[in-house]
Amino acid sequence: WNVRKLCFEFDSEPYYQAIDDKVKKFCASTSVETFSPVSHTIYDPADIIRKNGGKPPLTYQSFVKLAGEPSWASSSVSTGVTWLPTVGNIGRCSVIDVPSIEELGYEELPEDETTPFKGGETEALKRLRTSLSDQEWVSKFEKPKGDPSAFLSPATTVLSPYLKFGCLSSRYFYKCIQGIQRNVKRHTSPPVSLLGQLLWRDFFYTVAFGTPNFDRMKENRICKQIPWRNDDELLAAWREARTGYPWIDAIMVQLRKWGWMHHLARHCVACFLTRGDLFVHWEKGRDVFERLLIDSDWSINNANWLWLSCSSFFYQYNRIYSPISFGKKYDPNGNYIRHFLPVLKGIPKEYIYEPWRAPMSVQVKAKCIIGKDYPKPVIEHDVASKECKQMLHQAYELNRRSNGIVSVEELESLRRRMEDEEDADQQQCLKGKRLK
DNA sequence: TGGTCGTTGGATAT
DNA sequence: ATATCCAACGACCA
Repeated sequence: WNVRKLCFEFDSEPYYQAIDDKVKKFCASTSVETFSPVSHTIYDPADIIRKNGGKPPLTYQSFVKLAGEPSWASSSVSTGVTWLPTVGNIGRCSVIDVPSIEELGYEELPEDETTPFKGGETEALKRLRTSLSDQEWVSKFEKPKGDPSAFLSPATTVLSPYLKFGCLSSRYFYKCIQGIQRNVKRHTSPPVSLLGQLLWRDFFYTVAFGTPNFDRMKENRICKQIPWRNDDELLAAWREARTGYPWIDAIMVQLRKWGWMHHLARHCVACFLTRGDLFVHWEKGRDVFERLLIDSDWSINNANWLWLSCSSFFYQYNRIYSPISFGKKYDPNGNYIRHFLPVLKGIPKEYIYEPWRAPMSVQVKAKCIIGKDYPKPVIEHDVASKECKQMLHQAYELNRRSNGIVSVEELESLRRRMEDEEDADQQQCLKGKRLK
């Protein structure tokens, strides 16, 4: 084909950086010109890092300050949609359609409920129009006020999968929001506004790009070293939606069936798996999300797991989401739980968030026996969360003492000490029961 | 070096 | 609905 120039979008993820590097080197050796501009994000991550003296900013506010208005935001760049030129002469090759699931080697699974979100650019633009048609909704948007239990009509735009796959340009999205904000008298501001959400995306892309080993705890300079518990049983219970906490399990079922949950719902299950209750390594939860989310994005997924596990960005480990009361605030009747966990449908609202407290007569009437039809809680939240706080306290102390550089030995020794304490507590508990 | 502040906790008091 | 406490962290900035 006599290729003389190769154009591809800049990708900040380490996996693609390595591939793109090889491609660029090969092209250089064969005198093929390469053009790889930044266009997936609003800003150039390298540019922000340069402005900050070589290190990525670690707080949202400092990022926003460094970032400023995007260079193209005030220009009259069209917000129209453009198309790629049609395919020219490609000789004997042909352009084929998107392969089907069967052609990719998978079977179509007989699911009772699948994701309501369809892929593609046409769908993305339709969704964007629908979300932005309500100017008042856009200008009053405050992310933390959204309802995580809303599923018939989600509290957010659900544009994340389209942004991730490039069905929707973040810059086009930015321009559209900017247009609305100029049209109205008052509007919310970052970090809570709709525009602020796009800046969060760029913030996390920047930190992820500028931090070696961003996707793991070891050798990650911004990640607290914490002796997470190795417990595959607890991990499996969480992953398979059988923790015994309906709010947590319903969210995990939504993840499995829809590949999408509200941001705050993700917070609840991530906190529960890591620093809040189970004390399982955030990398394990990250892997599950990466596999099951339709919007899983390397930079953003890892950043949020670092955040929720109090390993980086956020350190107030005393603030733990209650697997009982948090969901109840939004959905006292438990409609969300009843939808995703139909086995609990007959449980009255008084017990829907804590079915193990329901008297046997109530369980029988609801045709749902706890321990048989739906599991008993894998841990007791009040006890587990207190232990987690204590363990985080000790781990933080170790990180402070070692100036952030914790050796494998030190971490292992703390892990042993914690396990010993746990065993001692259990002995104490058994003794108490015997005395009774 | 010390003060400020951080998108989204929970329980309790008013 | 709003304030206060709980117990307390660290990045940033003056």
